[in-house]
Amino acid sequence: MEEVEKWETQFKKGLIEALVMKAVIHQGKSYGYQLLVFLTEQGLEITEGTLYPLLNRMEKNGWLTSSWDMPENGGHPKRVYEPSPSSRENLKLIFARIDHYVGVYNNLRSL
Amino acid sequence: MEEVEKWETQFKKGLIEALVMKAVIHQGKSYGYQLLVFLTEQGLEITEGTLYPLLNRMEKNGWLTSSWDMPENGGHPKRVYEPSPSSRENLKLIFARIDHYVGVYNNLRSL
DNA sequence: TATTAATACTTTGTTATGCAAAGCATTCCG
DNA sequence: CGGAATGCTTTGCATAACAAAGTATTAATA
Repeated sequence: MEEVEKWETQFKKGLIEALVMKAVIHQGKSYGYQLLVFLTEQGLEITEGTLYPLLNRMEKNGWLTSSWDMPENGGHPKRVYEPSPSSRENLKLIFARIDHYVGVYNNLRSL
Repeated sequence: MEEVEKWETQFKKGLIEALVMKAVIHQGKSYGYQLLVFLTEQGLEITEGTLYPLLNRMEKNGWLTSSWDMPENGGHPKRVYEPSPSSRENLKLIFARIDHYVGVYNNLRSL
């Protein structure tokens, strides 16, 4: 099963994943806590227990790459994520699918 | 945990549930196969293995009531579903939450 | 200087979903 | 007759959201 198909199978439990991916692309290099704050500001309620395991999965699945950022002048080590080369193209496909579902939703809603 | 809250927890894997609920309300008395055809026409790809267990769960959780329709002049017995008294009000709340998520999505999408 | 809040990440266990796959039974149509 | 369409059920798999608890460090504040 191909990546995007696999994603779509899980979409109904995976809206969040697309939003996180977009946030990383938007913000460039990002780390977990920063994304947590950003996404919360955007109105998405998301907890640590959801986000951190999700970021790990997304790296495992090839959506993100990560490295450790060790600040020299003090500060907490941060795990920094970046979008993988293929992720931008994949996100476009995924957004098209979400748009499809939103379209179905709007049609049904207005019946 | 209250019904709508519980729903919202599961929303990201539960968009379909709201669409099915709306379909039943829209069509009045409905049975599984009919809903399957209707929702497919509306652009929602949904399979038997998803819909039938879902309808059972929705009845168990108080969203729907069901009865068996035994056609007199031949025909297959059909399990007929109807919206429960509280379901219309609940669906309004749920649609409000979906609209919220769609809003977050649209905001992020356009960044 | 204690103490608290904020920053930053991990792991475990619970509950639940979407769906492939297989099965069973009836009716309609060529 | 035989296959397609109608109509519902059940099992098993992969996976997600999140509560809860834990671990550390740094900044603020009393």
